[in-house]
Amino acid sequence: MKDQSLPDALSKRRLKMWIRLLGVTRVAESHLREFLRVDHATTLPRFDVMAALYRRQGGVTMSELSRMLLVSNGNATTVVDRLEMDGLVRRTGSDADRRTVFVALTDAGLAQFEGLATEHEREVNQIFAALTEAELDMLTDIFKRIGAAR
Amino acid sequence: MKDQSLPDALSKRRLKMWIRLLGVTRVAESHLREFLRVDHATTLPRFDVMAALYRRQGGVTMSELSRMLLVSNGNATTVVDRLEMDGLVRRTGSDADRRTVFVALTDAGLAQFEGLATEHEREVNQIFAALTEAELDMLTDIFKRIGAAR
DNA sequence: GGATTAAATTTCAAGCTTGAAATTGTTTTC
DNA sequence: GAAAACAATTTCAAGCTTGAAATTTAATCC
Repeated sequence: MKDQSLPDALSKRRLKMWIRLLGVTRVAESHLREFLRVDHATTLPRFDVMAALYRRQGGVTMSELSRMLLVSNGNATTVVDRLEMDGLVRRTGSDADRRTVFVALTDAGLAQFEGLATEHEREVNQIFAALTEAELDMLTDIFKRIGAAR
Repeated sequence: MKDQSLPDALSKRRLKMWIRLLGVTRVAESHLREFLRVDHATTLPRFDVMAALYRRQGGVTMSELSRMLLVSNGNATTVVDRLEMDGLVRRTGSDADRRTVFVALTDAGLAQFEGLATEHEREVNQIFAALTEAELDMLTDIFKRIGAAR
């Protein structure tokens, strides 16, 4: 009797893993969204943009920004538009290439983000408090590896 | 000399893990979105709704649906609206409670979903092909555990 | 150096998503 | 059994997101 169930079962197990992964991500995102909205009157996309600009304080181009955040160009444009209107972010044209636009945090943006970042980190820690240190590093390694395998 | 770096480092490691997790999820989602759009002229939210209705073919209420998908009620309403207009999904009022609405796949919806599901599973398998079986089950267990810890 | 190709960004339409308010219906409480 | 509390769904405004088309600028290729 041949065991035809194994290859199929593996495929189903991948699917199950993906559904769980998606679930964990959505619950965590929803928690963070709520935290940002209630405690800081802001949103996750805005936070993501500001975090990217904080990590690269010399400024990034719009293309770099959308690549960092894994969102479309059009999306980056509109979120930056709103942040710019609120004075948290500044656009500067490039001298070398007049198509290019650099984006950076303003002083106000930097100040706001620094307040946010600490608390955001605390929230993330709460969400994933149930993970052991060993699990944590194992997960990071696995995600790093399969993220790179594009 | 006290080692103050450890607790802090743990917090940063949780943050790193979360950022990686988010990255993997976004890449996978983007891959699936592209697959659904190009090969099947549909979207991820539509697929998610149909998948939920496929799993519960007796029909689910709108509230159950939004709980299953971890989306807001309003969101479920509009996605179901569009699927209903396309004849893939049917709404039926409850006799027992006239506030309640049951949603279910139509025959056309069922047929379309069955075609989709196999290929969707194949895509998911491709995306996560780099995971060993051991990793797969470990991840599923961890996600199950921390997902439950709400 | 003029035409084509490519690149960076924005604009646009359509759909997604949220949270709050409104609507409709049920249950509880006095 | 009326009033109040609660529940299921939809509606709504605002913001998010995508992918495609348009715009502007730069690089390449005769």
